[in-house]
Amino acid sequence: PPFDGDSRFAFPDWAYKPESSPGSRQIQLWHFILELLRKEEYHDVIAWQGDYGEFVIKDPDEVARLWGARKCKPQMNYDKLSRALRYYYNKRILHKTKGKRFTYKFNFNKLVLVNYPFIDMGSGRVPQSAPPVPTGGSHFRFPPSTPSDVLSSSEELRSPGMFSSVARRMARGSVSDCSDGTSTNSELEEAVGADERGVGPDRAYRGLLPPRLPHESLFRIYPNPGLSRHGPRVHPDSLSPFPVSPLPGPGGLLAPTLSPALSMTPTPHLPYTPSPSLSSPMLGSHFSFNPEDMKHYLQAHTQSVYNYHLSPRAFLHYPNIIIPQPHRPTLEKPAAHHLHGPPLPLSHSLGHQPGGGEDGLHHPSPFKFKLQPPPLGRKQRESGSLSASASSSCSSSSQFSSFTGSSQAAGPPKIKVEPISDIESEEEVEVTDISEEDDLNQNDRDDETNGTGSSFSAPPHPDDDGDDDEVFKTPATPTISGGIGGGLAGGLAVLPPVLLKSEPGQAAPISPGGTLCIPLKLRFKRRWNEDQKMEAGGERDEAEDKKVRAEEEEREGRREGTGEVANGGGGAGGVILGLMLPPPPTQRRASSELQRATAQLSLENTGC
DNA sequence: TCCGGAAGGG
DNA sequence: CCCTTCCGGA
Repeated sequence: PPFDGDSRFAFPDWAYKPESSPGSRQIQLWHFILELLRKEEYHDVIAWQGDYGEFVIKDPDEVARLWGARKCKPQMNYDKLSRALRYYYNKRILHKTKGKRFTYKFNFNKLVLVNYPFIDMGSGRVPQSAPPVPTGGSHFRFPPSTPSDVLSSSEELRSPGMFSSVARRMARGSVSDCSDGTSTNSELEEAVGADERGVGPDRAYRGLLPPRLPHESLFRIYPNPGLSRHGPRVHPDSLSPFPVSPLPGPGGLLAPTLSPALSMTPTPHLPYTPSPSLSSPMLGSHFSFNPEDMKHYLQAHTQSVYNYHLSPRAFLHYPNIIIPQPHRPTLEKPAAHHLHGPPLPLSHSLGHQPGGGEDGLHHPSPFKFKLQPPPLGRKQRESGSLSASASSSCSSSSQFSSFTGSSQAAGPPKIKVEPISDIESEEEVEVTDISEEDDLNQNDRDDETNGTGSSFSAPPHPDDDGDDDEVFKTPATPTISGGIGGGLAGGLAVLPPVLLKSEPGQAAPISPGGTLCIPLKLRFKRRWNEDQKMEAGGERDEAEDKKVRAEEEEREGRREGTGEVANGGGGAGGVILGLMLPPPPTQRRASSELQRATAQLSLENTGC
């Protein structure tokens, strides 16, 4: 068993694929890192270590060299590379593991959970794809008769909505500079993971699926949760950045057992950070999810709907799934009223950890807050260093970028921040952000509760591994729906945020499913945030908060007057959204093209 | 070592 | 946007 490299640190394919990033064709560092991490040959250079998602750069110089080679930047060094890594802090893609040299940690919890709440690394024979958020029209089938395989094209993986900025970024990988979309071999899609396990037998399955239910091919539901994981044994040494998912509480109809993975400790000697919604990391880079996870997710989603008046349309049809009533009974109208099944105590969605799941780690939460001095004037450095960057013509073209990058024009920006999110912002969203720290139960700021104009975020889950909270995004594309299955051409047809928000105190629009969308979103959000603050001990990182707020403001300001609509954030935003929705048949070609164009992601620097 | 501002490039 | 380059500071 072994330590067979490749499968050990398998990541979901979407993590490597850049399809959703038409705008940025350049390979991104985190992406590159991920790749190095997955390659056995680089284990002496960089490797997973410690907590999930935590990795150590064993040979900084080498990593830098590789990165430099990849980017055709011969002058690259660890100092520079690390600077780039530090930029990820704000983006929440990474954070530093303090005290450990050259050690960083991916925010996979968030990244994964946000997008694919029930992803499971559990068995190698599962689809790597992420479960998309079931949409109104499609029914969820439990279980599928056949294990479906991966859908490599993330367009198909993208779940409508449920994107946080980070997630978006995360998903927005990039392609190799030097080798890009010229490839026509669609098989290359798996190129990245080519070195790995079987993409399996069931690949063909995809083709059998009715076009209208692309999701199904994405899902692999455990026919028999609990057994499935016993097959492929995992080597103790296995590491995966993905946390396990302890689904608390007695399950619903379909969640009879806890995932065996829960008891697994990939790295016995190392700290283990379990997280809900994710199951056993292991072998494979395949994803799957089981009913428990589904339930978990649905609960969360429900909660979201409940708290933020999201469109519950996604809940319309989930046979056999019991969606627990969300907490906060104070709310008059349960958004989930239309759901089957009796309400279950949502022990984990909100409030505290049930203590049940073995992830009942309750870190004492030694919050550390860094207070930053108010941004004063900026120092002006006038040394005109003319560094001739090593020329390179590696990069490819980006035919998509339609950005009108006019971020900060006139007016002295008060605080300059690496924006965490892009496009749109929620009105005065009270951000609750706590700087990330390992072993903390932190509440992330609700990173962009706005997504592509149609997403909302839900409260974080305290039952998380304490490293991150999840932010579930749900599609709020109410009006379009109806039979929009493939209606949204590539998802480009998006409703402007406006349509998604109802006036306070006003009855919300009725979604196709006949569900009400309650307004007051913000109010509850604030409420939530407050709760979070309380939980966090009332403390929070002011500086961070400020920054975040500044960002929000900035975005706000930017948006104002631009008449920006959903797609206004730039081509990327729109496209991403498009990818998030199951592509209608007619969009397939484009998708696959994009897919092809972005499939290959090699470490090799083919053209410098 | 690590951090993050500033400026610039593509 | 996503770094790359530089750099002062902790």
